[in-house]
Amino acid sequence: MQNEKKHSNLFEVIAEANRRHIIEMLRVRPRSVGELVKRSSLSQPGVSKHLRILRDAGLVTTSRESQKHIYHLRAEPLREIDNWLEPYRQYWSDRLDALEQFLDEEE
Amino acid sequence: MQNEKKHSNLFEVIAEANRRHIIEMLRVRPRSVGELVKRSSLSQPGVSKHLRILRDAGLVTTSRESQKHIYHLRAEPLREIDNWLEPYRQYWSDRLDALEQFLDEEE
DNA sequence: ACTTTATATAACTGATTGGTAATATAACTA
DNA sequence: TAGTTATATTACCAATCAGTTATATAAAGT
Repeated sequence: MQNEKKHSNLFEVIAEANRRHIIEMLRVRPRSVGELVKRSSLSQPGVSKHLRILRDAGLVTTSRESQKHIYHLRAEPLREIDNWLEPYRQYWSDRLDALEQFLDEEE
Repeated sequence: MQNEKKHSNLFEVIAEANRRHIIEMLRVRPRSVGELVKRSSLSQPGVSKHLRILRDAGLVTTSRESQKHIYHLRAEPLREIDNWLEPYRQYWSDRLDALEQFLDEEE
């Protein structure tokens, strides 16, 4: 397969708008591919392709229901993004007073 | 110029590893282009290209110091990413007890 | 067995990306 | 003003991406 080790980092995976949309749809509830296709502007193979990438990234898991493949969200890997944001949060958290911010900048 | 309205969304901007690296370097302190080049594996034009994208995204601002262009981090736009993550945080915040989680969801 | 339904993969394509070398611009310096 | 230093832009290129159509696979229904 030509698509073996692509999209190495999670940031790239969630950079694509249609993939974020899929993630959002799966946040509501698990859904079949058909459902996702109906609610997106993509063709069925287009959706399947994104699902493959999400699956490789560990962001979704699948189960079967007769012929249907049900995709479930697995949000845990998003923690990596959240962790990366950690040091920047102070810049927009207005709850932080000036002294705290000053001390953080001294690090 | 061929690069006018590219990288429309912030997720794409931070998807690139070298750009994240630049952001991290600027978190420590403002730096000149030369400094950033020294600390990266890219050529000077390579760094300048990424800086242009970061500037267009509002993630950096510039000041001058004679010939040097000093780049400053402006983290505020990252808030968009943080906001997007909001609904998913509950999935990995096992350290939070039920009450805290409830309160966070009420915000 | 044949057909339908549901999904995945393959093959292809045009656009975009990130990189570089070469060049332009701009500000100091002698 | 000629040379040096610092940065930005241009022109180009190979690789990757996201999308499509066509095809394969697989389960269910008739």
